Amino acid sequence: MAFSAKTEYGLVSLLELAAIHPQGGVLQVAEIASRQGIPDRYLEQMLTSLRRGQILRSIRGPRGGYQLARPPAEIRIADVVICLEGEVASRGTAARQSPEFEVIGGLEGRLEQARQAILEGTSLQDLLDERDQRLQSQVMYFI
Amino acid sequence: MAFSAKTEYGLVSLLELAAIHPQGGVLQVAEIASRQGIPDRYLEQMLTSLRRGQILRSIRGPRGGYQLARPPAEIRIADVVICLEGEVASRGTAARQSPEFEVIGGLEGRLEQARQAILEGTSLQDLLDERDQRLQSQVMYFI
DNA sequence: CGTATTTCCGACTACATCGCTGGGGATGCC
DNA sequence: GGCATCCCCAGCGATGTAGTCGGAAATACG
Repeated sequence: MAFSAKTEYGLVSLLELAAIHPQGGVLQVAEIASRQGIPDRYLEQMLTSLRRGQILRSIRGPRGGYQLARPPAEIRIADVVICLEGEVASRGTAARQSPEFEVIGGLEGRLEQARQAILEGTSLQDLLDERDQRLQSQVMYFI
Repeated sequence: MAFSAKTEYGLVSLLELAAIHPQGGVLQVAEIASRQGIPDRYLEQMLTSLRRGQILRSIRGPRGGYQLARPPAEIRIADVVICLEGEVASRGTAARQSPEFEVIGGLEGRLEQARQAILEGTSLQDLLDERDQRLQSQVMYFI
């Protein structure tokens, strides 16, 4: 798959939080985990990463949980992915020094750029809209 | 990096072979490996994959080696990558059944599609041209 | 104040994959 | 026959991924 489990789990959690954001909504790890069928002790780590990356805020203690640090429209998926995909450290691994390797490196650059363009052009709000639309047509189908 | 070492090694080998294709050129594993600084016993496996994928032909015995199975313009990079990236089997790993996971799956689909579009729109000839251009400007720089 | 609830932090394990090495066989030119 | 070359597959160490766990810190609530 294109995303690691870490990234997928983080993104669905953000979607859950975005859905209730207008109410300043807060959700707990265990809540999200059980709703989505994710191991909660694992999800914990993703949410911690997102907090460190300023994408979430956390509230400790009873009735605590997580909430978005800013409105969904201002959260770019690119930032979320960077935050979750561990460190991008040494992404540009010293390619071999031959014209052939350089050409391949160029192609890789173009691929990466295309991916980045999509991720930067998509906000959490966009995904939320997509979800709502999907939910809507599910209801239609039901009738 | 966007490509695994396998894929990179395979692609540079194809570039080497493409460069001498007009002469119906044949190169041996050891030859390519030493030119590009790749472990030869490893490269062997990639070239074997490419042969199985009908992208290369092999000639056994002394003075043997590998050659392109068809002209570089007719070799799509997408096919090469599929051939080298192991089996694409179970690429659509059973995503969780929740609207949120489905939305993420949709995004992943768009990413994959963008990547595929580039890879399908690029032929070995395209990369060869790029290499030659790079070589050309290197000479200019030299003067 | 004490306790329960929740996040926080870091270590640990099991498993798969990746990059690479090696042994020995098949093929075919000389 | 002998040597060069491809062919097949087995194994190995390092790394990363997905997940588990123990316990410490914060804090609401009675």
